[in-house]
Amino acid sequence: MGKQPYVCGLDAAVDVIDGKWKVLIIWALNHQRCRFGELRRMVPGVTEKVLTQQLRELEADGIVHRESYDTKPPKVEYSLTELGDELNRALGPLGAWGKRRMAALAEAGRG
Amino acid sequence: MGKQPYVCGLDAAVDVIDGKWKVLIIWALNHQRCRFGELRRMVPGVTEKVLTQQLRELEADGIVHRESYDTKPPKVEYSLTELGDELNRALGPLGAWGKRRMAALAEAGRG
DNA sequence: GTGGGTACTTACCTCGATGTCAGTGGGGGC
DNA sequence: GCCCCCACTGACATCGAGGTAAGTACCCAC
Repeated sequence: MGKQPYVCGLDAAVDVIDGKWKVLIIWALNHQRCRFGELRRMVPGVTEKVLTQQLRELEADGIVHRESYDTKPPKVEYSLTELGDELNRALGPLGAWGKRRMAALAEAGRG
Repeated sequence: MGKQPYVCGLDAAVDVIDGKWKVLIIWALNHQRCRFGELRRMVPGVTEKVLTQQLRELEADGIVHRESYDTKPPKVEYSLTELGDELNRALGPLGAWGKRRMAALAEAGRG
């Protein structure tokens, strides 16, 4: 866990979200449980190292659940925890706001 | 404005929020319009340089409004725009989630 | 036996956001 | 005269998140 103590709830929430790819990871896991490789393909641009790193942090914060099957070709599945699901729902309005902003920017771009 | 193109709305929203002090600035401006010095005192830890910087970025993104009065001791007032207010409302659920997390962490801390 | 896929780890490097500190040009208080 | 307050600006330093590239160990397909 990050800095602490937090000034307010927003501060505490942003701390969990903080990381270049975390919201995209959470977003990807919203729809389905994913294997490591799938996740990497769903979050274009992440490197394996950083993906692992951020997944570990999200796991430590109780947002994602990691389940590894001890099979011959290794298999690991990631999914959102209950807490992660709540976080995802809390991010909904923010995503909607951002969507409107994207639309506005596109509009302005076309002129 | 940041990177672009955005993968999703959440991505676009986080881009605006991105900056060590921005959510705290928005949070502070939620309740009242503020002068520069007031803002600095309300966001403990920011330096003048960075506060100025982040205010400029928020202004460029249409989140805050800057109004300077050409008086003998300079006076500048910052406030949220309509868009900024919408963003602030969109951040509400996230703040609430973070508040619950803070409570949970405090609980765990006490044992 | 060469190459690809699984899920990582490790050492090293880069670069930009942030911090530090000093300067600006007045005004007012003591 | 000296210092603080206002709202900044600019040069310089730091530091850590993230990127790069290679290695691991094992299996399967061709």
